[in-house]
Amino acid sequence: MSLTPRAAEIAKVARDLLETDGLAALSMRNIAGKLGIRAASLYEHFADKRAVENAIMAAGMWEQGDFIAARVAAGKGPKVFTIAQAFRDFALEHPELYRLIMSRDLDRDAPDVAAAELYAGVCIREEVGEFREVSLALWSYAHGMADLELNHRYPPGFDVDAVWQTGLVALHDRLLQLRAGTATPLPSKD
Amino acid sequence: MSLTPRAAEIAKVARDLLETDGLAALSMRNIAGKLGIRAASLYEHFADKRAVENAIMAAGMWEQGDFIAARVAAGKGPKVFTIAQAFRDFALEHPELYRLIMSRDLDRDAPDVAAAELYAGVCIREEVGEFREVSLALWSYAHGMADLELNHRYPPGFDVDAVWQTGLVALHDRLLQLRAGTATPLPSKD
DNA sequence: ATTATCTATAGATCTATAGATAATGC
DNA sequence: ATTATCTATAGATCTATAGATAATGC
Repeated sequence: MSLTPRAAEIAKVARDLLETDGLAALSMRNIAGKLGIRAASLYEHFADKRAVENAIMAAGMWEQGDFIAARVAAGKGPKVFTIAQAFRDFALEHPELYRLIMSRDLDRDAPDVAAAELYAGVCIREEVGEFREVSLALWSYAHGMADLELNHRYPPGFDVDAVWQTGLVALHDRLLQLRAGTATPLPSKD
Repeated sequence: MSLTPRAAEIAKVARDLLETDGLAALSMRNIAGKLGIRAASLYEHFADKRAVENAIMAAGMWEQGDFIAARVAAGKGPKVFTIAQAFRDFALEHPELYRLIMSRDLDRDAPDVAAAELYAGVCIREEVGEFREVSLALWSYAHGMADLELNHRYPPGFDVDAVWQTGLVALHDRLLQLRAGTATPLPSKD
């Protein structure tokens, strides 16, 4: 954070621009245009374009975390499913924002980005922290599904939800097995 | 394909440029520069930049399919693991190419792109065609892992392979259950 | 006649800096 | 004195087209 109010306002407008017109439209000129000022004026508030992107990313990750946490607080059913479903819904509701925060390297030298990553990670993975590999596998799976869906990579007319459920159940079963201590080892033959 | 030899040569140089210098460097000017000609000359061979990208994508998907098929032909152990491992290895060996072919919308109006997508899909998913949701869930999982890994999103120093194995085993177990007809239903409580 | 290239150029777009100016807040 | 803006501009970069020219293949 540590953004001035004006900088936060600029970041919000920039984020709207991203969501409306896509990443390619996210230029200093377009951001300034939406604010009714000149692009040069933005440099009073941000060192460079990457700083604006970092502000959007950090805010986006906090929002993602909050979104998931709210669903968990309200949710019924297995927490793992609630988190995964919320993660996917967030991606589908904010496709451009999701891509910005998930499909690039993070600038971890920016403290607000590093903090937001940490927060979102806790919201997404708190439940299965006991078996961290399962937690990260679930995260990976949810991201893969969301990303392929956003890029329209599933066969047209295909029941994507059936795939989604299949993977979730598989990973959830594994979690239950690990908790119960009855996990099967890696088989060596099919 | 239906590319002239010269067009294929250009596409190859463009693909090298992509892999070496990244997507941002993939401009008509840079492609021409590597060939020792002017950017304008490229338009004799390709209608526009998207056509060059399509050529790279189509060739990349064929190569991905061949890579996986070769591993399957040589492989021991469960075919599902062999395919998944080959998929991930291809991504890690060709990060920029992988992103180009996986992290964008496909131009399915281009016949060579549509054909390459079909071929790669068969190579990646032939084994579990009987349970297509499992097949697509595995693909989604492998893509999610590869994408997050390429974007350095896992905790530093973390054992990514342990995560990888966990998800694979979970999905493989599910496949075995479905084959045996002993699959557990979706649980309603954790 | 066709092919592959060239030069020249249109018509854009970008990020970022320098220095001026007006308004605000002590 | 500081803040937020402005104008003007540097210094790039891009895709794509028009029309000329040289070389190749019948």
